Amino acid sequence: MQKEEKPKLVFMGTPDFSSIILESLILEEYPVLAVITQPDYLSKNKREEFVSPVKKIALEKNIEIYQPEKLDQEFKNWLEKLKPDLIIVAAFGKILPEKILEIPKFKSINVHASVLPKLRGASPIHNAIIEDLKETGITIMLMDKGVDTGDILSQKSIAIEPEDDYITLTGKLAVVGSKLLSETIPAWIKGEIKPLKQNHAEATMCQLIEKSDGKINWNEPAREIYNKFRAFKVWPGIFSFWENKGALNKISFTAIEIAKEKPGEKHHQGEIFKYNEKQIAVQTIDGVIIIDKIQLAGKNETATLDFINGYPDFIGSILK
RNA sequence: CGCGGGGUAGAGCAGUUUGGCAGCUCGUCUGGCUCAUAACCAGGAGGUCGCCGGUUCAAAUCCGGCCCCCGCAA
Repeated sequence: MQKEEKPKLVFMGTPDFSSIILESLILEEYPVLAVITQPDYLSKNKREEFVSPVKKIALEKNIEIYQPEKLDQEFKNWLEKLKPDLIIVAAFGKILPEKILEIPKFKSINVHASVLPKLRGASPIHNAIIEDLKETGITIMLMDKGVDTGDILSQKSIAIEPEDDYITLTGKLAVVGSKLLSETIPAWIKGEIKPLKQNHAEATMCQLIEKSDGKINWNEPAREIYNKFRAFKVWPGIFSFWENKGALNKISFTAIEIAKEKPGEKHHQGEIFKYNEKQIAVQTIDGVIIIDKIQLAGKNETATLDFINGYPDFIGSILK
C-alpha cells in the first residue's frame, strides 16, 4: 500500500489541551515544521519559570519552537519561509490575523472545545461546566478573521458527567479532538469536505476567565458554587474571605462536596458550622457545601478538621 | 534586586513586639467509666523550635547568612 503524502504542519497552541493534540499529530507521523506557543513567563515566586505544555512536547521531540511576543511582520515573514501546507491551531490564546491564516495552501484549521456556534471564545471548557451542560464537544473549522466564526469541517459531541472537572473534561475533549483531527485532515486536503457555515444567530460567547471569577458569593445555589469549583480547578480556584483578628484573609477551598442531607437548623448564608462530627460545612442560599480541604493565604493546604484545631473561631464565622 | 505571610511533638496553631520552666487543640498510648461509642474522666509518650553562624549568664525570641513552603503582582 502506498503511503499518502502528509501535509507539512505548523502547530499553534499553549495549554495541556493543545499538547495532547500535538502529541497525537506527532504519533501519526505528520511532519511538524514548527510549534508556536506563548512566551514563557517568569517564576511564581522567583523560583521556576512557567513553560507551556506545548513547548515541553516540542522540546522533547526536537521541533523548532517560536514564541512571539507579537504577531507582527517579522513573525509573518518567518512563517512564510517555512512554507507550511496547513496550520493547526488549538487553544493558542491569541487572535491570529487573516494574513497569517491564509499563508498555507490548505489554510488554517482550528480545534475548538465546544459544539459551535455555542461557546465561542476563550474558555469553552470552563463555561460548559459552569453552565452545567450535559454535553459539549469538539468542532474543527476553518479559521477566519472572527473569533471561532469560521466554517465547520467536522464536529463531535461528548457527555459531561456530573463529577467531571476541568482536568477530566479537558482530557476527554483532547482525546476526542485528536481523533477527530486525524480523520479530518486527510479528508480536508483531498477535498472531500464541504465547509458548513455556522448559524450565527445561535452563537454564544465566553470570556477569558479572570481571577475574580473564583470569588464565591454564598447567596448562590450550592450547585452553582460546585460547578465553579469543578470549572476552576486548575485556575483560579474558588475562594472567599474570612475575618480573623480584624484582618480579612483570603481562603481557598480546594476540596468540597455538596451535602446530601440538609441539617435541621438553617444558618446564615456564608456561615461555617459543624455539619457532623467529621465534617465542616458552609451554608448557601439553597443548601450546604461540605468543605474537606482549605487553604489560607500564605499557608499550605490542610484538611478542614485540622485547620479547626488551630483556628477554633473559624466555626461560626461568616465568610465574605 | 517586584510586594507580602510562614517553617515550634504525628496534624493544625499560640508563644517572638518586651530574651528567662516548651504551650493549646486534635491524634496516639495506658487505665477508668459505660449496654455501647467518634462521647466522658484520669494519666503517659512524643521536640536538633527549618539550617549555619553571631551577641548574651541565658536565644523559639535579638543580629547576619542560607534552605524550603505559600499568597499577591506579572
